[in-house]
Amino acid sequence: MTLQQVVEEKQHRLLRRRHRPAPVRRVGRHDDGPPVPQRGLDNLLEERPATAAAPGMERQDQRSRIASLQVAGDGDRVEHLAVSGHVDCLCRDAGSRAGLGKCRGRHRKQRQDGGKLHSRDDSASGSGGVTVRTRFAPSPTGYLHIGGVRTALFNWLFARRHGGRFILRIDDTDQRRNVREALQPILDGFRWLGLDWDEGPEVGGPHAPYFQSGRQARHQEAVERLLAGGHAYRDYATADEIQAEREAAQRRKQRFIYSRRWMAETPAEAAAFESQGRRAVVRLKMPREGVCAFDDQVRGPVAFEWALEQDHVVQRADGSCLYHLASAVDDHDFEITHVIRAVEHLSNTPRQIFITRALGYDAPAYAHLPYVAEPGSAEKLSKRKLNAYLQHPDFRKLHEHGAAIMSALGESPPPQSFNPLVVEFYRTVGYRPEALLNYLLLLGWSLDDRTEMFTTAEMIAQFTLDRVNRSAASFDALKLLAFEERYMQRLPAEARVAAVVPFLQRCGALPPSPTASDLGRVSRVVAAAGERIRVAGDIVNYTDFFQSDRAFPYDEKAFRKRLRADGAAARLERFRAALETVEPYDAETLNGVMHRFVEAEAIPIGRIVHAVRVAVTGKAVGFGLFEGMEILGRAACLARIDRALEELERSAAERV
RNA sequence: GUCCCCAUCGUCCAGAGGCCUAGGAUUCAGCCCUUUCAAGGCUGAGACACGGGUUCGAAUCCCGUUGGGGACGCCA
Repeated sequence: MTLQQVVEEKQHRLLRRRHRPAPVRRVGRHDDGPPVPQRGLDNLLEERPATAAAPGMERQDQRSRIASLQVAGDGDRVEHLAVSGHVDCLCRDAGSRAGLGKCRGRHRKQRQDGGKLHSRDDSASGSGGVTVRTRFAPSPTGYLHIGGVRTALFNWLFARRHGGRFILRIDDTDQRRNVREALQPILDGFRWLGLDWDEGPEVGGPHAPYFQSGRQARHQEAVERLLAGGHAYRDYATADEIQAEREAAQRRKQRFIYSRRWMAETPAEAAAFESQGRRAVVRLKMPREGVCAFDDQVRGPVAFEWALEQDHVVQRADGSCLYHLASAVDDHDFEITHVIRAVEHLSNTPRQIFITRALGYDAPAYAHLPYVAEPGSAEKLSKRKLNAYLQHPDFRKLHEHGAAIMSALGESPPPQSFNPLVVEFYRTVGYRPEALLNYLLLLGWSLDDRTEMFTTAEMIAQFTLDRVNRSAASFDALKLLAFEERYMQRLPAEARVAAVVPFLQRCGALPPSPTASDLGRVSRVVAAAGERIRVAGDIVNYTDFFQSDRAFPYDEKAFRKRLRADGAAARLERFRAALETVEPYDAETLNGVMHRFVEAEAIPIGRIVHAVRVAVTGKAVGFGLFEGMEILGRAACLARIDRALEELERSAAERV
C-alpha cells in the first residue's frame, strides 16, 4: 500500500470520528451530526440472541421483537428507539436538567482535544444552570473503609469539578447499633481527608434530615403513591411460600419469578387474605415485558430484561421500608443528579429506575465504578475478611510498620480499625491524607500514561467520569506507601516538623508545649533523617535525640557486636579524647577527626564508626553519624560515650 | 442455575486501526555511591487470555471460547 492510501484512510477515519457523539465535557455544543451508536440495538441483538429474541429468528424479526419490548417497557422513549435504532439513554434527555449524560452511544475514553488538560468551561453547571449534586451514603459501621472512600472521593471530585454539591446521607435503616457512635469515626475520616460535604450530618442543609431513619414519612408517602398508581401491590405470601417458589424455580434451573398468587390489588382481596391471618408486605409490580436500558456514565449502554426482575419488596409488614425504595426517594428529594457508586449496584439499578419513574421523578444519571479488589485477587474487598488480608505479605508489611510505630508510642489501637483497609489506620500512624487520596484517585482513574501526582486542586480540575476504568482494581499497599514517601519528601521542612511533633509528644519525648529550642532540635533531626521518615510516625526511630543521656536504650545486639568486640572499648576511649577538644563541634570537623583517627590507628573506618554510633545513639542504624553528633552536641556525646564505657566495664566485671 | 459486568507486565494505569520493537508507576533482581540504614544514579526482568472474523494492517473493531467478578434477600 502506498503512503497516499494510508493517509487517505486515516483522513477518512478522522472524518468519521468527528461524527461520533460528543464527549461529556463538550456538552452544550454537541448537536452537530447524528449520534453514531457503537453498541446500539444491532449489537445488543447479536450479543444477546437467546434472551432478547428467540433463537433462529431472523434479524428483522429480532429487531421488531426488541422494538416491541421497548414499547412495553419504555413508554415514551420508544419512538426514538424505533427510529434511530439505538438504545437511548434513560438517564437524562438532552437538554434536560444538567444537560449532562446525554447518551453518547459509547462511553469509552474520549480523546482529549489539544492535549491533556481539560478546561473548566465544560462544566456541566454551565450549560443547564442546574447544579450537579452527588452523594455518598455510608452506613454507620464504625469505620471508614478504603473502598468506600474511593467511591466518596469520585463523588466529591465530580461535584467539585462541576461546581456542584456533595451530600452525605446516612443509610441507617438498619438501626441496631448506636448510630452516633458508629458514625463519628466515619465523619472524622472524611474530615481528615479533607472531603468536605455541603449537606449532611453536622452541617445540615435544606433537605434535612440526612439520616434515612428520619425520612420514614417520605418513604411511606412514596409507597402509597406506588400503590395508588398500580406500580406496587400488597402481597400476603409468607416468607416460606416465597421460598418454596424460589426453590422450585431453582430446580427448573430458571430465574425465580413470583407467581403473584398472594397478590391483593383490591380491598376485597386484601380482606380475604387478612381473614386468613396473613399480613401484607408491599411489592413492586415490575414489568414482565420489555427492556430496561440506561446509559451508564462509565460503562456505556446497559440493558436488562424487565421480565427477569423480581417483584421486590419495598415495605415490610411492620411498615419499615427497604433500602431501594428509600434510596430512590431520598435521591430524588435531595435532587441528586448523578448517582456514582460501586458496580455491585449495577444490577439493582433497574428496580430503582422503576421506582423512580413510577413516582414520576426524573432519573439521575448513573455511574457504576469498578470495585476495589482484594490484594492479589480479583475478588471484591470484604469487610468481614479484614483480618485475613493481613496475611498478604504487602499488607503485613504495612501493618507491621504501623504496629511498630504504635508500640514505640506505647499505644494499642483497636485491632478492628488498625488495618490498612481502614482509613483510621493511616491517620493514627501519620500518613499524609493527600497521599492516600492521590493513591485512591489512581485506583480506577487516570489522566494519561504518566501523570501521577495530583494536588487536590488538580484532581478537581482534571477529573472526569469518562476516564474511569471499568475493571476491578486491587489494592496495592506498597504502592500506597510509595506515594506516601513521595508526599513526605515533598513536604516543606516546617510542615514535616509539624507532622512529626505530635508523635514525639505521644511517646513523651517532647512536652505538650515544646520550647523553641525543642522545636529547633526536632527540625534538625527531621532534616538529617531526610527520606528515612516516610510516615510521620517514623520519627519514633529517632527519639534517642530527645531522651536524657542516661535513659535512652541500647540495642542489645548492636551493643554486643560493636562494643564488646576486642579492643573496642579502648579505641572508643581514645576517640573520646579526640572529641574533647575539637573545634568547632560540627559534622564536617568531626568527619575530619574521625579520618585522622582512623589513619593514626591504622584501622578500617568500620572498626570505630559503628562503635561510636551505638554508644551515642544506642542503635546500629540511623542517619549520618556526624550530623547526629552535631545535633546532640559535645557534652551529650561525651556523656553517652562515658555511659557506654561504664556499662561495658560493669558487664565485663559481671562476666568475671 | 439465571442475568449483568469485566479481561494489557505480580500490582495500578496508558493505549480509541499504522506513532507499539506495547509506554509510565510500583514491585523484584543486579551494579554504582557509601560509616550503618535509607535515599539517589544506572541496568535488567516482566503483559496484550485464547480462537476466529473485518482490514493492506488489530492490543485497539466484530463474533465466539475460556477465565474472573458481581447481582439474584422482608441486607445496606
